[in-house]
Amino acid sequence: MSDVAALAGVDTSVVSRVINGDERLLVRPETRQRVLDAIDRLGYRPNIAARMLKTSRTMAIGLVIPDFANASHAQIAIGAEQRANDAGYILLVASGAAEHRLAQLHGRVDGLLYAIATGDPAAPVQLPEGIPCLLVNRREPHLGPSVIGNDEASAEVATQHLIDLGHRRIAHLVVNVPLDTGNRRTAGYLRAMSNAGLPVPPELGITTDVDEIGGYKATLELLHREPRPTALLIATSRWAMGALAACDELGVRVPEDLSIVAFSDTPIGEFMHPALTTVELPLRAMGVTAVEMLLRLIDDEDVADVELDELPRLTQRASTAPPPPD
Amino acid sequence: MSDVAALAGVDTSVVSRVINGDERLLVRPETRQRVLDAIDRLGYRPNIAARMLKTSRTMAIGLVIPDFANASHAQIAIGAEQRANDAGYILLVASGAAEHRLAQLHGRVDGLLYAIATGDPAAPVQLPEGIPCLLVNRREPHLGPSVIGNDEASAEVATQHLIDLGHRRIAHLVVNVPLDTGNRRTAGYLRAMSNAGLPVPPELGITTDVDEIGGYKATLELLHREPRPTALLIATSRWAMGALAACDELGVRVPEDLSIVAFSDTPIGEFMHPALTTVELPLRAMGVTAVEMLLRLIDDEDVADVELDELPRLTQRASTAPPPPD
DNA sequence: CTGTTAGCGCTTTCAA
DNA sequence: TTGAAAGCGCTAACAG
Repeated sequence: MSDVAALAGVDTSVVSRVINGDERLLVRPETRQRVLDAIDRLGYRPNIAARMLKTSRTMAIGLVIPDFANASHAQIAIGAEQRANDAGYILLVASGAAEHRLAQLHGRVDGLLYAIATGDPAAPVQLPEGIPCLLVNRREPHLGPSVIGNDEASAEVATQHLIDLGHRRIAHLVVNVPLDTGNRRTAGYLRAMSNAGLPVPPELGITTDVDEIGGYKATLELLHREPRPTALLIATSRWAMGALAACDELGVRVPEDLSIVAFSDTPIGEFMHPALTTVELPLRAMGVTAVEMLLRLIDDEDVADVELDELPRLTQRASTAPPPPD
Repeated sequence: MSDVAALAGVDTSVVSRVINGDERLLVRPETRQRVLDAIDRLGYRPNIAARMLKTSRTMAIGLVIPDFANASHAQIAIGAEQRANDAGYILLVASGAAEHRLAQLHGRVDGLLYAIATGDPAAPVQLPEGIPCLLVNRREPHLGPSVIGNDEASAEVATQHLIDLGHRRIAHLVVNVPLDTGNRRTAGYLRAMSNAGLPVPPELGITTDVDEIGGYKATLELLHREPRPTALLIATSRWAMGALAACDELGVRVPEDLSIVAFSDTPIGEFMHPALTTVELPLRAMGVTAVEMLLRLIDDEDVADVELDELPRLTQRASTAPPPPD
């Protein structure tokens, strides 16, 4: 920087002003140009660390996710990235052991988004202090502000769709770790069931791993229960793939023998066989909103918890139909 | 930090030594403990920016990818994250306009991995200077060192499998932007074809978008060509989903009427209907190796371009069979 | 084994 | 409109 200043025949403070977009244009255009030329000639790039140290601002936002291969988090990240970019921030995504990453990001970012498993009381999350944090796609009162989708309403709409088709034994696949998202969906499912006066025997819920095999195994097991459910409410595209594979293996036809509704975290459901009836999840919007809230937090404003209020959109495709006769 | 020093009754430099794991234990255990206690009491956390400024090291590695929703990049990121973590670095993943992100990461990381589209001469990538950069899953001589998988051999193995089954009209789906990865696969495909003395009429290659719809459209078009190919070589899981949907729509049976081999970027192929014959891509290993190479680059060592030499592994499932009689 | 010192590269009052 | 000067919080010689 002093090289630039020397070459332009000015002081470093002037260079700084030029770079930081003169507040109130207090640099003569001619000087300004000279500095710009010098920067260009020297290929000068400001030292971010020094700037961070001086301003105590990083102009970066962190996002901690459990797994890069998770489609939901990818969608959230896409939304967050766009909004952050618009605000002049760079979104830095880190994955791995939540607490460790959160700590490592401290000092490198102005605010932290985290979309991680939080429900496990055996592994409580300790947030770094002195930096705004926002929980995404989860709500845990003790963890501060959060943004979530309308999971409960979505699950209710999906369940209602199956009920409207005449289903009575509707099973619900839930992930096998305590997760707020799953709880809210379960609530919506239960509400629809009880509104319709339908019983929910315990064998209609099942927990399993988050990948295709999880969906496969859970479906296999559900299909062996008596009485067999006639419809499945499924949380992810990967589960749905596993569920369809299980049906295929057992010769269970979808939708003739079994209807399936899935929450849509990727566009893939449309291309499954049969094409999946889905409820869209406002994942990108969640990323956008999360960044907006975090930006406000960074500016020391208060934020209230947000639940996205887009109405759940059900797209009926080929995987749902009236149940088979008993 | 000076608070900690004061509370522990030592100088800040001692605090620094304690924090940075005394080289050669030159702090008395007792003093050390006092400092540790003070740190704990005060909840002190070192200022990363100051440390970066002083040491000109960030202990972070950047990874720039075009899209968080791309499964291949996710796998690469997973491998890279693990290796970076083992080395005491944090992996920071950014997505978006490559050049912009690369520039924004400059100064925040000690080295840069980038796995982006590079083949478009209309938008040449300008790398930031003064920081080690490594191209991942692409090879462009003018862009410096790179790590790639054995795409050519993989494509050859996949094609050979189809040839061995008796196929002669094997079509190849290629992405519609110039991409080195695709070129290398095409080379393997062509080699297998020509080794077998098979012609490759131009109508057996087709380019399209990277998502499911791309695979769907391309397959639809290929299936309308005369003579119709009897086998497809497909680059991604998403394309394969689209291809299967297209076959389904046209009443083309897989594998009786059409065989499909796909490169596997996710485990999903196993759960498709029919289960997909796939060739595994060493994506995680690529991430691991990329970090190892970058670490060497950061230490000012030389690195040579790497092509992963794991032998391509073909997993035969239900989507390939001998071609239908002519 | 511990303290002193200088300075990393920048921004930002304040004075000229 | 520009320059001078201080200092952000830390690390790393070097001296004690």
